[in-house]
Amino acid sequence: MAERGVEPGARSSAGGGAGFELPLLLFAGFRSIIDELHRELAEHGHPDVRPAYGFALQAVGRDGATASEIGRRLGVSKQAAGKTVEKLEGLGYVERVDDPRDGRRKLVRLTARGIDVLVRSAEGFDRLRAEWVRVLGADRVRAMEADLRAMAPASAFRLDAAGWFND
Amino acid sequence: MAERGVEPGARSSAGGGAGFELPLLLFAGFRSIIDELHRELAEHGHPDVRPAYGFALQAVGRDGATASEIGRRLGVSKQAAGKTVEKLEGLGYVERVDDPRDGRRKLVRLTARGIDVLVRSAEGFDRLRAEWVRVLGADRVRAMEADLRAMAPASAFRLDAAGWFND
DNA sequence: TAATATCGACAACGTGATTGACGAAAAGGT
DNA sequence: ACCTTTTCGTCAATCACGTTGTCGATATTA
Repeated sequence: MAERGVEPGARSSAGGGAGFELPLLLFAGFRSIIDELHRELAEHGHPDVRPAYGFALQAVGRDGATASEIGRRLGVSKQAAGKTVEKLEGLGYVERVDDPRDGRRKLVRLTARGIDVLVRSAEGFDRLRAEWVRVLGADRVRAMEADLRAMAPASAFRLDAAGWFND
Repeated sequence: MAERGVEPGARSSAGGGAGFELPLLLFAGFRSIIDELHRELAEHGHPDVRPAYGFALQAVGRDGATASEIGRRLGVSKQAAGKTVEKLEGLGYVERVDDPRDGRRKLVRLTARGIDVLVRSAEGFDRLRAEWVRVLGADRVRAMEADLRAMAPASAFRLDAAGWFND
């Protein structure tokens, strides 16, 4: 068999679609949600948040974390995490404070602005999912989530999306 | 993007899951397919093909294309496309020939090896989709594809995935 | 013929990741 | 206590991959 460009047509029989469409559709769905969320964020005082930053802020978490820990959670080197934290700090989303109990550590903490963007993101994601429910119905959305959970191994269900494409 | 950890609970009312899970699940599904495909390709003589290269090879197509055209299809500059073509040429997946009818153009064409990787990719995608059908049932997979087609705007259904994340 | 547009290449640069090395500080074993 | 190992954050060099701008050569069009 083949696909798009190599053997156009010839497939998509009863099964539904050619195999190559499934990943494209999954990515398009992911991308449409992320794009729309960031469009909303940009309209509400957060024009500089990029997808990768959102993941990083997520990795900081409520209790704060060190750059090394953030790197581990994101699956990148501590150096790369440190640079990202610098940018986030420059944008006012996190602050770094010395850890009084460990002279080596500098704890990265979310600022009020950082919390705000995370709260707005959570609300935005919920709103976007509600839109999917409105169009498709709650059953179909639930079914999709359940099916994806069944097919996606835990190793793929992670926060280290950025930079993965060019591994 | 993101929230998770800032307002745990409080959500996920009747709908099913928290909103932030949907994009993560979509990405995880996409990623699991791409990862598995490239694992298979690596086992069958194509260890150097990376996701971005697959997209580029797809953009070359059966009839070949110029670097500029590939760039347009991929949504990147012609210079970037030219560099990618160089790598693909180094790996033996494409060849460049002068266009006798247009002294400016150099037509990029798939080599036998390039065709092979596309054919194997097509077969791999079909096999992977068949696996989803085996586990979930054909109806659910078809429903998922139809639902994603309904929710993903055409603008998101494109070949320019690489580098999008850090826009 | 002359003006405009396109192709492919080159150079310079930006960004975001990597590895390797380093000093400072903590933790652990003897 | 002391020495060793680990961890943290940072600096430096490098790589991968994209960008813009420029350029000569070639087509296309007015």
